[in-house]
Amino acid sequence: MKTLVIITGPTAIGKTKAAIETAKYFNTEIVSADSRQIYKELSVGTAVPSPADMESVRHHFIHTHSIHDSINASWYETEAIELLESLFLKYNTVVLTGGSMLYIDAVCKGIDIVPDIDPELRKNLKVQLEEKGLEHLRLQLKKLDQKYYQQVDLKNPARIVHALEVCLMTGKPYSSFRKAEPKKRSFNILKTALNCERAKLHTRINHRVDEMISNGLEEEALRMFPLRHLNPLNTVGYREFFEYFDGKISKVKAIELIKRNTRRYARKQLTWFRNDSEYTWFRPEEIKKLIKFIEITIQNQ
RNA sequence: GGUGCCAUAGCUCAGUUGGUAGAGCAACGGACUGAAAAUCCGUGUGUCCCUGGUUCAAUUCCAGGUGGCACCA
Repeated sequence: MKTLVIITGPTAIGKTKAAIETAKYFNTEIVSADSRQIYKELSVGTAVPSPADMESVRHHFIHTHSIHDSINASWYETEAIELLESLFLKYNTVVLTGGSMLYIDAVCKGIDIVPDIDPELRKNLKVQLEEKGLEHLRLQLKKLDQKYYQQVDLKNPARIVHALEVCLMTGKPYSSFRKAEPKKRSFNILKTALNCERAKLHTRINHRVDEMISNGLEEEALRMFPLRHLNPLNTVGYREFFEYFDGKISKVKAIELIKRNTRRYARKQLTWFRNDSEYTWFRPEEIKKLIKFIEITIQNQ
């Protein structure tokens, strides 16, 4: 039986190392579920696996696309499933690692299909949001999709805008596309995650950010500065430097904010993963125990 | 050694004419279906330094202690 082993956890916990050792043990390859490491233009700020790491085990979806490509969770689902189908022709076990919660869910459960959104429409709604306010969009949504209107977070512009996009694009309510039925996969899924005490995690995060700074994050961010409007650059580590380049904050402040925002990101990840009872948790130094657990679980399937 | 000032949340500080307290930052919890490292919602977490005194009641007033800072020797 084919098994997809998921190794996730908060940022900076040590997923890369655990995934590489696991993949080596099972003599297989790694599929990345990281919404930022996929971009070839980003390296320092996303802490991509090192060249040595990349050489020791074959990785997928690392530096394979450009920040100019339009990539999202649904696209990732399609691509990842296609890749996994082909990998499972060669391997019984494949490792999926990364911290992008929605991307992992896209592979495990799938995302309901909605039509592609015309970029002009998206832009238009963005302008409406800025000029006429959220309430204006909310009223439109109320008319077009009563059902979703009642369940959506009415204070969240991203949700309102997306629902409206779909309604206007298709002429059908957004809720009619939301099946929320997990898709069947042709492989088993084994979910594992790493975590440690919060104070330790914060120390790891702070160290990692300091490392990024000495590895040239500022220079990388400066190269990206002209492209700041692209969604992939709305990312911790870059946007704080953009503020610094704008003269809005000091460099010291920018670095402080990168640390804080990374901590908050880690917390958000933990909230998401904790909520999924299918995860079995390990400490970052328990890689051997993790591998043993995977081996035994696969045997018993 | 002497004198003065200070001691309240993780940090910086406010406050209580005596009725056990609140801001900013940090932190913490939650939502999440095509932007997800995105977007949004929520929450004070406290031996008010210690001991004794006055008082119905002390974080607040008084005394002593401890620690910190400043100045004088």
